[in-house]
Amino acid sequence: MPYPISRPTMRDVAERAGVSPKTVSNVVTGTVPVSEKTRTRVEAAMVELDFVPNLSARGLRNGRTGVIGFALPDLATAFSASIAHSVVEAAHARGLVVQIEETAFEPAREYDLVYRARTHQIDGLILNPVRLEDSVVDHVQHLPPVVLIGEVEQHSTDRVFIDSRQAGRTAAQHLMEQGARRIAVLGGTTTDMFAKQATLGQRLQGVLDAFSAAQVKAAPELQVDVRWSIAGGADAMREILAREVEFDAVFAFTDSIAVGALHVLHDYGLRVPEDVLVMGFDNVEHAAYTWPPLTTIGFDHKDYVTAALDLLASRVADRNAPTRAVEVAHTLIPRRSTQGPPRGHTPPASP
Amino acid sequence: MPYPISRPTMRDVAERAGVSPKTVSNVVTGTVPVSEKTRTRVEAAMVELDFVPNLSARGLRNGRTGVIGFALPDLATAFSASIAHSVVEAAHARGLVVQIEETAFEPAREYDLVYRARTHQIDGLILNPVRLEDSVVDHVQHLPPVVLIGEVEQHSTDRVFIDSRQAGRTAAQHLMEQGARRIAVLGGTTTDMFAKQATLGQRLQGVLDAFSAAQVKAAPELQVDVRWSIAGGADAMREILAREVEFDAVFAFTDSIAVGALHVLHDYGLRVPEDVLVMGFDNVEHAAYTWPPLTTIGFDHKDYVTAALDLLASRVADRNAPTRAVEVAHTLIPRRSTQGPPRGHTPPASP
DNA sequence: CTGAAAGCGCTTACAG
DNA sequence: CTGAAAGCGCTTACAG
Repeated sequence: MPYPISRPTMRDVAERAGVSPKTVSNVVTGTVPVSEKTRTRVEAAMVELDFVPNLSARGLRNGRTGVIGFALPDLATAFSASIAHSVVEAAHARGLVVQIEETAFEPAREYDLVYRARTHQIDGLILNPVRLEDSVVDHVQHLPPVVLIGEVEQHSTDRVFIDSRQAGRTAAQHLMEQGARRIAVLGGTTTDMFAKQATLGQRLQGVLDAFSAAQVKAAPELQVDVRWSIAGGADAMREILAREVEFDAVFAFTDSIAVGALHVLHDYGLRVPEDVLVMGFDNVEHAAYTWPPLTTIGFDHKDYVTAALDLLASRVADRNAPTRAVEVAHTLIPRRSTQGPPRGHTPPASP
Repeated sequence: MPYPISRPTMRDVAERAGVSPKTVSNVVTGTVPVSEKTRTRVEAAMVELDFVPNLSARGLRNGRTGVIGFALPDLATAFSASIAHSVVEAAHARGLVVQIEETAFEPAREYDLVYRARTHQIDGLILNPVRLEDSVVDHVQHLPPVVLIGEVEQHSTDRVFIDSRQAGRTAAQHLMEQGARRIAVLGGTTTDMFAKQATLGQRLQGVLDAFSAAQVKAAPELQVDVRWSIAGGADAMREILAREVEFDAVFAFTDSIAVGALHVLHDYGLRVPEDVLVMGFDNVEHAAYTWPPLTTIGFDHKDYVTAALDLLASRVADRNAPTRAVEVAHTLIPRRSTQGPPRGHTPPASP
C-alpha cells in the first residue's frame, strides 16, 4: 500500500463517526470524559482510517512537543553513551522522546542547540556544557528550560552534579593508601584548570587537596592534558612515559582515558598493579572487564539522569521557581588495578 | 531576564519593520529574493525582538520538520554509540537533527517508534531492527520513509548492510589460517539462526561456510547464545568454559562481546593468543586498545551512516522510487589477538 | 519585489 | 457530554 500524500485528520474521523472534531479530540487526549457509545464509534473510525494525530499541529496549539533535547560533547565515549542511554530510557518512561545533539566541544554548536530549543521544537534541554567560562547559558537572552549536567559553577540554572573535588580527593587518597606517592594525573594541568573545563578543574583540585593533606608535593611534570577518549588516554600515557619521570600510579579522569593508559602501560612492559596502580572515573560497564579490572569512582547513572529529568520537568512547569542544584552521591569502587603497593616505574638513566 | 511567556512572531517583526508577514517569511526562508533595503530593516527588527521562528508552525505548514529518527536496540554498547555518533554528526552536516529511541530488543517499542514517525514529528526513520521475522516494517499500513540498517532480508524497504555472511566466512577462515580448528562462536546457535536475528544468523552461516570449505566439522557445543554486551560476552565465555570442551579460538560477533570474553579468558589463566585466539566484529575504538589488541572485522561507520542518510533523503523526496539496498565494504583487521598458532585449551579431565 | 487571504491540524474557551 | 468558532504561527498560491 503506497504511503498516502495526505493523512486523515480529526475532521475526517469526526465525519466518519458522525461527531464533531472536538469530540474526536476529547477521545484522543482523554482530558474530557466521553460517553462509552461515542468513544467506541470514534475509536472505530480512527482504526478504519488509520488515523494518527499530527504532533506538529498539537505542538503549535499547546506550545509543548513532548520532546526534550540532550546535548553533550561526544556521544561515542563510553560514559556519554551510558548517560545518553539512561536519558533515553528515563524519558521514554515519562512519555518523552529525546533529540540528541553533539557539541563537539565547540561553544558555537552549543549555542545553536539552545537556539533550536527556542524554536519550540523541544520543550527543554539537558545540557552537558563544554566549558565553564563561555557557556552559552550566560550568553543567551531568552533561555528555554535548561538543566545542566556536570560540575559547572553556575547558579542561574538548575543543575545536577557529583562532588568532583571530593571524588578527586578520595581517588588520590586511595592511591596513596595503597602506597603510591608519585601519581600521574591524566586529566589536565594546573595552569588551565579553572580556565578550561570545570569538571577537570575540580577533580584536579581534589587531587591537590589530598596531596596537601598527606604532605606530598604536587608534581607538575606528572600532570598532562588529555583528549577525552581511549586514544587520548593512550597519547597522554605515552607523553608521561616520554618525559622519563618516576611514577607509581595513574589517575585517569575517565574510565576511557584509563583504558588507553592501561594499554600503553602493558605495551611498555609495566605491570598493573605490581608496578603501577591505575584508576579511572565513571564506572562504565567496561571498567569491570579490563585486565586487571579497573578501580574507579562510581555513581548511579540512572539516579543522575532521573534527577536531571525531574529538574527539567519542574522548570518546564514553573519558569519562576528558584534554581536548584542536586548532588548525586559517588563512591570509590576498588578493584585489582589499584591493589598496592606498587613497585613504581623508574625511567632508564639518560644516555 | 525572565523567559517570556509568548515569543515574538513574524507578525510582530513585520509590524516593527513596516512590512507584511510574507516579506519576513521571505527573508527568513530565503526562497524569494528580497530587496537589500527591506532585508536590512527586517533583520534589524528580528534582532531587536529576538525573533526565533516557530518550527512547529513551519512543520505544520510544510509537512517537514527537519528531524529524523534513529532507532536502535541499545545506545550504550560501543558499536551502537559509534553509529549513533556518526548519525548525529552526518545529520548535523545536512542541517538535520536526530531523535533517538531505543527499542530494547522489543518489537513493541519498535512499533511505537514507527507510529510516532507517522505523527509527523519526524520526516523519516533510520531503523536498526530488532528481529527479522516480525519487524514492524511488515506490519504497519502506512509506513513513513524508513531506511533499515543491518542484514535484514527485506526487499520492500531501503536498506544499508554489510555482507555479514561473507564477513563471518572471512573471520573463520582467518582463524583457521592461523591454526585454529576448534572455534567457539559467541553469537548464536544454529537452531535459532534464522528465527531470531538476521545479523547473527548470517554471520553464523558464514562461519559454517568456512568450516565446510575447510572440511572442518561444525561443533554445536562450541556455539552459544549471547547478550549483545560486554557482560553478555563474559557470561557466554564462562558458559563455554563450563561445558569443558576443547577450543583454540573464539569468534565473538561484536567487539564488546569479545572484550567480555577476553576478560574471562585472562581470569581463567588462558593466554591470548598463545593458548587461544580471539577476534571480534565492528572495529570500535576500543578494539585497538584491549590487551592484546583485538583482531576484528572493520567497516567505515561514517560511510555506513552516510549511505543510510542518502537513502532516507531520496525516499523522503520520492516515495515511489524503487527500493535500493546499499552494501558497505568490510575488511579483516588483523591484530595480535589472533597471532597463531594457538596451543588450544583442553579442559581438565572429569573427576 | 511586496501584500491580503486562506489554511496546515489541532485544542481552548464559550455555549448549549 | 457535545458542537461551532477562533486561533496557535507559519507559508503557499494568487494578485499587484
